[in-house]
Amino acid sequence: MAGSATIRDVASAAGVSIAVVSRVINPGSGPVRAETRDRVLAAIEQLAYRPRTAARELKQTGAATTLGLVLADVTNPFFARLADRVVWEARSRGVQVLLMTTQEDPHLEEEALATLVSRRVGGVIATPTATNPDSWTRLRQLDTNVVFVDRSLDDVPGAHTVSIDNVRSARQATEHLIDLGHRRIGFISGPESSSTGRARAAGHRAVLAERGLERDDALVRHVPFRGEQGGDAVGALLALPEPPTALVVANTAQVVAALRRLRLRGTAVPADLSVVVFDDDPWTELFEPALTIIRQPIAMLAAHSVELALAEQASAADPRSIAVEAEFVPRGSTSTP
Amino acid sequence: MAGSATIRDVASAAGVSIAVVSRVINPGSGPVRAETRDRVLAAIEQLAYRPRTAARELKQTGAATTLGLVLADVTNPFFARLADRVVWEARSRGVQVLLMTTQEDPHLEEEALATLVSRRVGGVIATPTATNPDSWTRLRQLDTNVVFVDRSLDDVPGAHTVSIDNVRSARQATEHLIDLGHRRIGFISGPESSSTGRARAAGHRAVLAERGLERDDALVRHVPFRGEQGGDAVGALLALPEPPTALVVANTAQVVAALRRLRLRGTAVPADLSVVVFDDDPWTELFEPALTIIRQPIAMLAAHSVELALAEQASAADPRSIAVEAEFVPRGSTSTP
DNA sequence: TTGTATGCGTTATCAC
DNA sequence: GTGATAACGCATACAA
Repeated sequence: MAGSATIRDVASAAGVSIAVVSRVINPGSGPVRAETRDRVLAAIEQLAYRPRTAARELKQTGAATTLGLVLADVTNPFFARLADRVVWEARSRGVQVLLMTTQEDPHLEEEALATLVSRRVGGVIATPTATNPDSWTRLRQLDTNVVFVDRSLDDVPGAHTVSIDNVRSARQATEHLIDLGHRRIGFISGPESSSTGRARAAGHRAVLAERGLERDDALVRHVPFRGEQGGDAVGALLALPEPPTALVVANTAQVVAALRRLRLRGTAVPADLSVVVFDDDPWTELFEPALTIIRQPIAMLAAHSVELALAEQASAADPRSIAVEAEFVPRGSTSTP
Repeated sequence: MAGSATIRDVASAAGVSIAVVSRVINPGSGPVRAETRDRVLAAIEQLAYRPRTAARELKQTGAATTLGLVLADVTNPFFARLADRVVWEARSRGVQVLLMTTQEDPHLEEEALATLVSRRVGGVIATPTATNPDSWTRLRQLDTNVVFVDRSLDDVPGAHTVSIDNVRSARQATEHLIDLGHRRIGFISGPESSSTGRARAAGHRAVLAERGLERDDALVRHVPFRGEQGGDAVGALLALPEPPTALVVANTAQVVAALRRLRLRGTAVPADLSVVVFDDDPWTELFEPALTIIRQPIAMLAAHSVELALAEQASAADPRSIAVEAEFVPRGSTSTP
C-alpha cells in the first residue's frame, strides 16, 4: 500500500487544490461548487482517503477529540461498567476514550498522567489512586479538565468530582441494619486515604451516634481496594470476643473476597451474619441469599463525568462537585439477628 | 497558561536550537554535550515542557504508539478482564490503548473502525461483531495489524486470530457430562454467525457422535451475546417434552441470565440439572453450588494479541492463528443425573 | 468559487 | 557538537 493517501493525493486526483478538498471534508468551512465537491468525493472514495487525526490535532482546531479515562482496576465490575458507559457517552459526542489502568499503583498512575499530558487530551476522568497532587495539578495547568469519579482528591484545585453521596448511602446501610435489631455492625471499607473510604465510614459512625449505639473502632476495617484483604478483614471481625451480627462491605472491590471467606468459615448469611454490600454486579442477585446492595447509578456517574470532562474551560474557575443518588436495595442477605 | 510550552520555547530558554532539544528528548538520536543537556533539561523542567504526541505521530517516526481495542461489550466480565490485561501488556511496551465498544452493534463497529483508521493506530485487537469484511479489509490495506481475539472472521485476509481451542473445550464439557451419565445435554451457545458459537457447537456434536448418542438439534440453542435471551433459551430447553439433565452454557455473556432463570424456576443444580459454563468470573465460585467452568487464559490471550498487534508488518503475509489452552475446572454444579 | 502560502510541534538531514 | 531547514498532513487567512 506504500502509505495511505493524503489530502494532496486527493487534490491532484480530483484536479483541484488541497484547500478545496479540505472544505469538502469539513462542510461549512467554505464554499464549494456542487460539481467540484462530487469530483472530490469521488477521488476520496477511490483512494480510500481518511484524514489523519494526528494532523488535525496538531492544528488544534475545534473541540477535543480524545478523552482520558484513568481507572484503578478494570477487573472490578463496577469500574468496567463505568468504562462501558463513559465510552458510550463519549462516542455519542464524537469523542474517543483513551483507557488507562493504574492497578491502584501510584507509579502507574503517574505514568498514565504523563501520557495524557503529552496527548493534550480534552479532559480526563479518573478514579485517583493516591495523593499525586503534583501530577494532577500539572494536568490542570494545561487547561485540561479533570473529573474525579467515585473517589476524589482534595488537593487538586479546579478538579471536578462526581460520585454518589457516600455518607448518605453508608447511613442507609447502617440504619437498615439497626432497624432490623443489630447492635454490633462490622464495617469493611476502602483505605482511609481514599475519600470514599472516609465518607462511608463517617456516615456509618454518624448513625451509630444518633442512635446512641456504642462505637467500637475494632469493628471498622479499612482495607486496600485490590487484593484479598477483604477476606482477612472478615476473619478478624468474626474473631473478635464479641463479633458483629451484621456486616457492611462498603468497598466494591472487596466483596468477592469477603464472601468467599464467609463461605469458607461456614458462616451462614443472614442467620449468623447479615450482609450489605456496595456493589450491583448482577451476581449479587444470584448469590444465595440474594445480597442486599447499594446500587450505584453508573449511567449517571458516566454522563456527568463526560459532560464535565468535555466542558468549555469556563468551568475551570468553578469546579463542581456532583453527588448522584444511589439506590438501596434490600434483599435476602439482611434479617433480624 | 495560554497554551503549553513547545520545543521552541525550551530552545530559547536554554539558549540552544530546537535540534539540540530534540536530541536531548530522544537520547541516542545524536550527540549533545553533557553540560548543554543539563541546561536543556533544566529548561524543560522549568517550563514543564512535554512533547506533543500528535506532532510526533505526524512525523510517523518510530514504532506505533497507540493500539485500538474494539470490544463487543465491556460489561461482560470476560471482556473487561481481557481489556485489563491488554492495557497492561501494551503499557509495558510503551503503547497506549484506545478502547472502543460496539455493544454488538455492526453500525457502532463500523464507526469504531473509521476512527481507528483515521488514527493510523499501530494495530487493532478486536472481538468482531458482524461480518463487516469490507471495513476490516480496508484496515488491513492501511498496513494495520488486525488481531481477532476470542472470535474471528473468516473473510478478512491477513488478520490474525487468538482464541482458546473452542472445539476442544466444548468437547471437554460434553465429555465430562457424558462420563457422569448424562444422555440429554442442553447447549446454549453464541450466534451461529460467530466463529465461537459454531466451534463450540461443533465440538459438542462431535462428542455426541463419537459416543453414539442421539443428536437432538432442539437441545442446541444459539442466542445473541447481549440481552436476556440466555434465560429464554433455558426456559425453552426445560419445556421440551424430554428436557435435558445437563446444560452447557458456552456463552460467556449469557451465564447470568441463564442462571437467573434457573433460580426463578426453582430448578435445583445439580440435582435437577447439571451446569457447565464458559466463564471464570470469581462469582462462579461463590454461586451455590460452585459452578463447573471452562476458564479462559485471559492473560495469554492478551499477551499474544498485543504481540501480534504490535508486530512488524512482515507478519502481514503470514496471518497466524493462535489457540491457547483453556482449563476445565470441575466443581459442584455437575453431578450424576 | 478556487488556489497559494503559512503554521501547527516535532524529527531528521544536512551543513557548519 | 550544534544549528538551520525541510518535511509530516492538515486547516485557514488571504489573494486571485
